[in-house]
Amino acid sequence: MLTYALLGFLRYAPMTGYDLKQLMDVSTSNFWYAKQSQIYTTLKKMEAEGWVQSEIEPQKGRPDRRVYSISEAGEAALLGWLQEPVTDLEQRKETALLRLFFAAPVDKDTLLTQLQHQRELHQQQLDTYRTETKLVIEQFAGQLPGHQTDAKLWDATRRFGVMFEEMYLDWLDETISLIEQDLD
Amino acid sequence: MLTYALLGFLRYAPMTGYDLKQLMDVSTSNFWYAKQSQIYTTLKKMEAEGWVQSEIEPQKGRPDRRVYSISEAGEAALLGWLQEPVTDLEQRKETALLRLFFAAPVDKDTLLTQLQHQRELHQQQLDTYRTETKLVIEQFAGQLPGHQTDAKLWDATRRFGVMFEEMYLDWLDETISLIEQDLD
DNA sequence: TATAACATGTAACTAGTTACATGATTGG
DNA sequence: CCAATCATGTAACTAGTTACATGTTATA
Repeated sequence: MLTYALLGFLRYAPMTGYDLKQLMDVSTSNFWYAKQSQIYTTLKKMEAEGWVQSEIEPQKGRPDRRVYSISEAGEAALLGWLQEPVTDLEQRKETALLRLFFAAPVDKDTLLTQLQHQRELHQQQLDTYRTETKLVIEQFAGQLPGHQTDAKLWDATRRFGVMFEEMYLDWLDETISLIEQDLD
Repeated sequence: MLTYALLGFLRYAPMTGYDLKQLMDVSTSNFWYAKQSQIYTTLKKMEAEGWVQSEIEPQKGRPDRRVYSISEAGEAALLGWLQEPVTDLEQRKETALLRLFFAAPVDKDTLLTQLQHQRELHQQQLDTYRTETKLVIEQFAGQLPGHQTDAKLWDATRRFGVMFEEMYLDWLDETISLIEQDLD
């Protein structure tokens, strides 16, 4: 799946594994991320498949840059994936919920402290979406004119982040009250 | 991490890998799930660690049941994990958002059909949380008296499901309008 | 009479993480 | 002078998935 994320970015412009990591970190990391090492190994596999080509740009004092670009086969693969019909919902894992599910033996105060701390983290994340992420998208849209459609879709994913964090805060407030009042 | 989920369930009662799979499927599957094969291999590792013990219950005409029970070390490990402080947010992957992020080259109608279908799936999931999941929790609470606290926490995780799906539907509606109106 | 439920497990594989190794340049 | 940034990669490992193998009993 990382494959498609990388193809998506390479469709904008040729770049290195290092660049791809930087870009993912500031754009998709809230719904798709990868470690640097996985990016390198995945690019290698993609080249073997014929979905990308790489060219080496010599540098002095630094490792040579290996610049990847998308091939026609790669572009076709990406387009095919983007058009696949949706069949079922994503199965997700949410450690915080798993912990809460089994939290009966934990004492009330410890549990409330945990939830309160989660609240802070989610509040921070919400602020990030509203300010930094917003700015990043505006900057990209400015730098890449002719990508107005992209910019709108990028912002839709940001909006998901905002709405998700707002919902999470509401749920935490509800859950904190529940535990304060009803749990002994 | 599956380890802790299994310990959590075994704290209620000794049971087999098969039972654990059934239970997960009707209770935690929306925020934690596993394949049958992973459950078996994980239980084996847990026994080697000394966190559970197993006993074989002979059966005729069927494979013998291997019934696992939690050990004191296992209980301590679970309690320790439940009390760990929260340090950072979960990194999550949401394929639907990744696809939307790169969806600019997809034609408007295909995209709208995809989003509309997602809407149906999320609406179904919301209904499930409101009816079936609610019932399942009430039944468990009835069968295991003395687990009132657990039942309240289980319901809190169900509430998360409800609120998440409501948020998702709102976001889809917003995104569908955006694409209908603004995208060419 | 077919299929779902009961019940176990292993083998092979893919995806993802952690750790290691290297080394110059730039900014505070 | 120290940390961060630039820039590449491999090796070892853990987690998770898919596929295989077996066979009875209850239900529709």
